[in-house]
Amino acid sequence: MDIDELMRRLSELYPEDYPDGFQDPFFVLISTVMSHRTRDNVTYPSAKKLFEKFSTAEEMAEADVVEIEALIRDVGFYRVKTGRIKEISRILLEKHDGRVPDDMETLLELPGVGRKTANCVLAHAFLKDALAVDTHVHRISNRLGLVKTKVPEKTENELKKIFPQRYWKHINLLLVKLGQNVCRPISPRCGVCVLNDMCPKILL
DNA sequence: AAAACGGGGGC
DNA sequence: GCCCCAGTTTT
Repeated sequence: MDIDELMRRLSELYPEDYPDGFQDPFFVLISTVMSHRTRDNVTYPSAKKLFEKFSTAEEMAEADVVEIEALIRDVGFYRVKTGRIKEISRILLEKHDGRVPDDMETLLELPGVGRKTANCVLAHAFLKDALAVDTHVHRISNRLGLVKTKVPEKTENELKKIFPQRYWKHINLLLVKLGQNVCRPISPRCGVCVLNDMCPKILL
């Protein structure tokens, strides 16, 4: 498998860098928590709407729960997520001077933040060499024959052996886009996939 | 290891 | 109308 060629094709297909707002670690953190089990095209507009009203941990901690719930009602689990957003904001203010932590261990202490979310924050907000494995990354890696495990943490380590370190932070966003539009969970559109000729199409 | 949380979008 | 989906926490 020619990894450089694979990344070249995906970068050419999805050339845009991080979405607007991703220069703010707090936006990356909250929008990623909102994204759990929810499609990107629903999550992102909802997160932007939320941040038009409340854009800092302090404003979010002060905000009325009902008002936040109303703003993010489009995403799934919105009541649970509102509680997490409030609690995360409170903890950031109380323990971290209102800032988003930039290390895995501290991020994992926040409610609603697991390894995938923490890696997204490290990669997208702090531009660290983190590799976030979600269902898209996992599924596509399996179809490409790059990994053969169901354990996300194993997938992360396997991919880190295969991909040069400079690519790690870009893998999640690129494969999520491919996973939504082309390499879908059910009935993937292999005919229009830029990776078609290098894909063994395992476990379609 | 499996259930629970939940509303939008594709078909 | 039915079924699936950018995970994490709890049982």
